Amino acid sequence: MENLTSGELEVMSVLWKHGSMKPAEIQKYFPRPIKNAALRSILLILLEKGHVRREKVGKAFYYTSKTPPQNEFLSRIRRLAKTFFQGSPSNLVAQIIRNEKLSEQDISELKKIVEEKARKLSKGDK
Amino acid sequence: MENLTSGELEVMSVLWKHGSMKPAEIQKYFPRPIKNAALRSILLILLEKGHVRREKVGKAFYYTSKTPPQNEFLSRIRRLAKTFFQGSPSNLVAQIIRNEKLSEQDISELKKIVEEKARKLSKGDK
DNA sequence: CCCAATGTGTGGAAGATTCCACACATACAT
DNA sequence: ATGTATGTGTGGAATCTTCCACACATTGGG
Repeated sequence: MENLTSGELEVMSVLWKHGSMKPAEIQKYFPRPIKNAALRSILLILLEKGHVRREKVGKAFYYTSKTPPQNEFLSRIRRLAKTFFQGSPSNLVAQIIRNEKLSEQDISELKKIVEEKARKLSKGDK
Repeated sequence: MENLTSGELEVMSVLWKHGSMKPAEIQKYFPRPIKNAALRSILLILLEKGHVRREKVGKAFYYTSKTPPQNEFLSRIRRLAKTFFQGSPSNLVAQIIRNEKLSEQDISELKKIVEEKARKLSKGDK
């Protein structure tokens, strides 16, 4: 189960967002124009790689993601952390906070998240 | 000035970390074994794309990054935010904090960063 | 001056990824 | 039952990315 290419990621993110669908439906939600046959090629690769399963309903196959987005997301974040911050996720986060535009609400939510993380750490770790 | 392929990013990150170098030197710091000629091919592409400049010193070209790592880093983060969090960088950050292991020191630094961001926002924005 | 070491330029091979035309299959409304 | 809509399977083509062999150029020490 290697890494997703960019086309594969596009497909997966449609499935993550909209659930099981057949190719023609995925095509509609696809982030850019793509031919049905091209899309199906990618689906077959995802099937081989084990990232999706499919099930026949009527005459069409419905494809479903087998893995949650978190895994892929975190693995990409870790790679970025390694490339840009010697592997430190907290430096990565700090850089984002400093440079991205955040609303007051964003900020107060982040405070809460950090507090909560601190609590978990001081208790049983985990 | 499109996006960096993974090989191109490997080269850029060596230049970001170690500054101007000639191919043979970059090769030494490269994250994996690579033939000199293969490396130089990538350097030429980076040159065309405008990500590096080069300057002859003696008989060798010294290559220098023209763009700071921040740009590339943030653009990748924004792409991930779009793919995984409907574009919200703060949700992206929250997810990382919840899932990655952080030390107490990491956490108190993050608190500081968030506080500072809050101050900047309440003042003149920016 | 000459040679060994170090670099460069070039052209194309190899591999990975994405794309798609076309032939055939199947559901189902008429 | 038959025609039309909709799907699938297949085999390559096209493109992108990475790799590298080889011929030639330049430097500097002996």
